[in-house]
Amino acid sequence: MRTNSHQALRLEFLQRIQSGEWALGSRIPGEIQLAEHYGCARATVNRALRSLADDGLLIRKRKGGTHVSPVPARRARLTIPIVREEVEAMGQVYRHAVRRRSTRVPAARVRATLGTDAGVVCVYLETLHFANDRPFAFETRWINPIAVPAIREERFAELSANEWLVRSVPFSNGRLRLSAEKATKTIATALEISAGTAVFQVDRTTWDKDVVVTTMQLYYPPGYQLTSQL
Amino acid sequence: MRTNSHQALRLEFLQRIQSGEWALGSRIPGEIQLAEHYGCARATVNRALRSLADDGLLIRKRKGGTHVSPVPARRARLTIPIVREEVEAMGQVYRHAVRRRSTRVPAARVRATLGTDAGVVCVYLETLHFANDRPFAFETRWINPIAVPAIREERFAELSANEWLVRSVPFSNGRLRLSAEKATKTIATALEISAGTAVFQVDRTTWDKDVVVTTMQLYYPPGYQLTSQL
DNA sequence: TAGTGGTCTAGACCACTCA
DNA sequence: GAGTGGTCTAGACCACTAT
Repeated sequence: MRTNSHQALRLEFLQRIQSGEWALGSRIPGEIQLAEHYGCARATVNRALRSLADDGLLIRKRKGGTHVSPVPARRARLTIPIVREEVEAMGQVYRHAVRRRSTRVPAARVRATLGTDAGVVCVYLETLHFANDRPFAFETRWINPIAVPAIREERFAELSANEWLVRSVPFSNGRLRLSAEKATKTIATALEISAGTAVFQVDRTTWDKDVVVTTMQLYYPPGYQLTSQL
Repeated sequence: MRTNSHQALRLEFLQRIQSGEWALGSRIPGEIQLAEHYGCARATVNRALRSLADDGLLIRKRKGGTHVSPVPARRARLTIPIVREEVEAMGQVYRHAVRRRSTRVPAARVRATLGTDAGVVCVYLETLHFANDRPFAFETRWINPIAVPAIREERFAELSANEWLVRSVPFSNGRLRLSAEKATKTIATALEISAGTAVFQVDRTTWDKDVVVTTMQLYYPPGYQLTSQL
């Protein structure tokens, strides 16, 4: 047999796993053997196997060899939603409005997230995103002025705060948290639903090195779902 | 300058993006130039750039060159939870109980998902997962007997249905959907919360080629959140 | 200590796509 | 048509770790 592309090899190996020919937890042949068997370079086999390991299907260890993951704890790729694109992808018209903008010292709970002191005045924003003029998602956001000095001049007319930050502020890492929450009065009013309804929350906090740049929450009304292929 | 590992190069390029030296949307030097600049092989540069493109930070086109993504629609890796591991990772004791098992023709809505006819009897399971003897997640599941003939003999004593399927049934692809739902009476009772509470739903459907193997819903009580690093 | 994966190199050809 | 990324090869050395 001759199969020389890393994609074809990946598929080949995937089928061996899925068919059970390579049983869960079992050790599979080494790269050199596979390369000989398929008549291709070791690097090609390596790339195919690495790809499967990235997806959690294989576990690779030096000297230990490559094993099929005993529990295929697969990893999914989740594309982090950018509201505007979500709306436009549905073929609807995107629009957003800043409903509230204030500069004040946040509550202790938020300060803990931002890592700011009790004396530091931060920027708070509430933005409502529309699809075809109907509320689509509600965004709340705190911005740390220490990390983003330019924030004071911005008025967020053109871009949503989300996009403005993403475009303007460097950040080194972030955390994404997904959960189900009860709609508070503020959220419910904005989304035109009743308080207490189940809303889908996307919580995103980003750091620039060790400083929190911003923490944002997106609330989606019932019916919204985040989808991913496996 | 000499930087010859793909990881070091990735970091180097990442910093150029994050610092704004490579502006959003702008075109960056070609692989050959970069390889010369850093004194390494083109393949190494290629690997670093491909890695960043995988994360949605770069957009690469033949002849068009490599551009920094204008909107860093980053992609997150989400590890699909396996309840037992989630519980054990928290240092708690895992246990589960099948609360209901029946074989019947599902409602039209479920039939649409499973792709079975009105005459086909399927297996339905309700499983409650515990952490330290407290309800942790509630699982409902339909299994297509056409795809999984062995299901008739199984009793799911040792493993949860989830794990049993994952270990026993080959599947080629799947779909994951995350959403916030109101707890139905059944869910509320199982999780010992009040009906109507916001629960986090993980809906997973898997196919073996074109046949739906199983469709499963996991419901988590308030407080649960799925986390991912960016 | 030896086996296995991790990685780098230098060179080559190909495929896509922009001008 | 030509430039750029996509990929493959053959060979080499290294790093981790199981035995």
